[in-house]
Amino acid sequence: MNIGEIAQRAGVSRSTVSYALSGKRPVSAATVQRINDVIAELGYRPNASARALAEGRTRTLGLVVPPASRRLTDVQLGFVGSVVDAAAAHDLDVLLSPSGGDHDRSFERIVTGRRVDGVILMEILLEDPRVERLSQASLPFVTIGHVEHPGASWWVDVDYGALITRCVHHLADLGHDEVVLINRSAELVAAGYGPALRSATGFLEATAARGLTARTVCCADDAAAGLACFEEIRTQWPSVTAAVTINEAALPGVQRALHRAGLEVPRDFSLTGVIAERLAEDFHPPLTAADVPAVELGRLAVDLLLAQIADAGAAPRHALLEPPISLRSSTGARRRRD
Amino acid sequence: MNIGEIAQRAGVSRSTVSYALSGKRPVSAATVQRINDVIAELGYRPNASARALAEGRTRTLGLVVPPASRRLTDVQLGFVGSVVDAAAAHDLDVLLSPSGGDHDRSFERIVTGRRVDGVILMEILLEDPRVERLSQASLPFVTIGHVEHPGASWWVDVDYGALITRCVHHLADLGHDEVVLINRSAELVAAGYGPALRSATGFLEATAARGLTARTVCCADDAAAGLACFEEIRTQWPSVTAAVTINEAALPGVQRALHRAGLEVPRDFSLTGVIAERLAEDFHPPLTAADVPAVELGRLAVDLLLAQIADAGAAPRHALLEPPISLRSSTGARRRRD
DNA sequence: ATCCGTCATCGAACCGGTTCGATGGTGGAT
DNA sequence: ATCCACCATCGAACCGGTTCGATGACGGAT
Repeated sequence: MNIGEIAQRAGVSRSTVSYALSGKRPVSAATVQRINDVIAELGYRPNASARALAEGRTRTLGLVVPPASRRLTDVQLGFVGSVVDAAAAHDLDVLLSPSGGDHDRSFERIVTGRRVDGVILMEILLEDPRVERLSQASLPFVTIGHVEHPGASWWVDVDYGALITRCVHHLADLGHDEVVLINRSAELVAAGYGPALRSATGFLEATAARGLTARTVCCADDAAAGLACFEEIRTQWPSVTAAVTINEAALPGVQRALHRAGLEVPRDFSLTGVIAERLAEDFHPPLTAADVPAVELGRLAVDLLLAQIADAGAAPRHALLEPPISLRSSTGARRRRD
Repeated sequence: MNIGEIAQRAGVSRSTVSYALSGKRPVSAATVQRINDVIAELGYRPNASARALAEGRTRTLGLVVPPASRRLTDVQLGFVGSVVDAAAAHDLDVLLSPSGGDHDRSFERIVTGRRVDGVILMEILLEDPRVERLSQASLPFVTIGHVEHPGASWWVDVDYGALITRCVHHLADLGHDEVVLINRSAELVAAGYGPALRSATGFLEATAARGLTARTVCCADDAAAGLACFEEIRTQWPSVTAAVTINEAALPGVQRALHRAGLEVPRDFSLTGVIAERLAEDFHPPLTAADVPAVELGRLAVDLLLAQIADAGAAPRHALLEPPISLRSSTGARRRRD
């Protein structure tokens, strides 16, 4: 069931079938009709590998994701979903590549095998060897997140520093004067994970600017760690009255710790941060937070990647999103202690 | 940088390079050495499309996932991750295809374009046109979940009916005599989603067998619905003392409703079901539940798919897993009402 | 009647690998 | 010295598309 068979049954040459399908040269209406009839009858679809070989492009995008062992956060899941949807809207397929851990063969296959027309990279570190690798392979790519010195690379990101700053100002306006940042895990910070580091920097600068006492902790990405972490905070710094967090996975544990300590949100304690919208709304009470626009970011990444593929020589572009804080009900004025 | 250039620089023919790389015919050690040197120097990697065209296989598996608009549950996320990891372990890539909604072009591309060597299908309905479509395309495939009459198809699944039955017996043993099943959404049930229907059937049979009063409700997949749903249960059937659920997304809402009603788990109310392990452990208190072995299921699906690809004529195989209930602390003896 | 332009179609080359049958060189057995 | 087997390598065909230059038929202008 290849193009030759279609050509034979329609009584034309292979090239005519090709032109009839692509429309790149005129073909008489009668011939097109005949070819389409044969194709419909035989259920023919061109072989994607052969087409990719001949055209020099695969109509496929690569998406490099963290390995499954480190499980995806809600925000990351949002990226994946929106990238896949945005690609599908352009009739492109998405090839998944887990990178990190012991899966570097997969990344290498993607990069050097000409399997994809471009790559979207997520979970970027400040110094990320994969960015370097893709640059030298001269394969178009866009990162969700950005390295410290992006140079000529294309990226989209959320401005974690600005968002955390905004959260801090919000708390300062409410009268809080000792606040804590519950960051992602110490391993991620040590590895140079951008959002964690930029959040920390933004937090320290903003608290200093407003004259607040700043506390920061790292917390592993699970509920048990969140609980332990919050109890540690209560022990070490009992006068902290508000927390800012970017750690979604720890939230259920934090919530349990608040409950166990008899603290009611927002009456006794305020909680905010940068969180996937769904989680913010599932929280009790719903979290006042900067919602990460994961869907928009994924779509943007695909758009930029396609622009880059279409014009390899174009000047690098990027987008730094800074969504507003959604006021819900997890923050309130600081209660004076008696 | 194609195989011809390597051959030229190494002073051998293209076929010799190919044999040196694949090892399918002996090549002298000296020649292999020379070829490898050139390859290392130029950083050559064979073109995946050309290889796929020549070999007739793509070294890629297709994974058909629900569209992003319907967001993935934790269990589904576990499937995706484990399929990708298992495939990577075999040096295979995974092509993602969102199906359902308006993305059927993507599914058709996967099926007819010879882009993949086989397909893994998740979120199967009892009557699923995609299974039919794949069968007639004679493309190897394995489903996670199974249609009502699997015929000659290969599948892996969790025995929801048996697991729910086990949960009911567990509650009956603890003395509960009026229990409710909190199912997935009414839309999914209406669409013929297997786990929802098999759970309902198992629940009704098991409660009948033990002489319990059975109540069932459908609940949309989010926390707000869970809350509303549980309050409805309390209103309609105030004497219900235990719930069984397969609806992960509704759990936070159920938890909030329990709290709001002043019910303590497990003292005043018992809760169990079939839930992703991580969620069961994040719950407060940790849920006694049958943990869906998502990772094992994903790995098994890949193994079966590879077996099918290797031997197209083999008899269909399947696996129906029935993991044990993990006793945690969300179920307890029914308290007699006074 | 001749020439030219246009339109539809064809044949061949090419993309970059794999694989099969053929070939030349080497060494051991007779 | 001759024959044979074997080992290493080569050349050509093939996978299934796309694309370019060439060709033939046809109609209008001269």
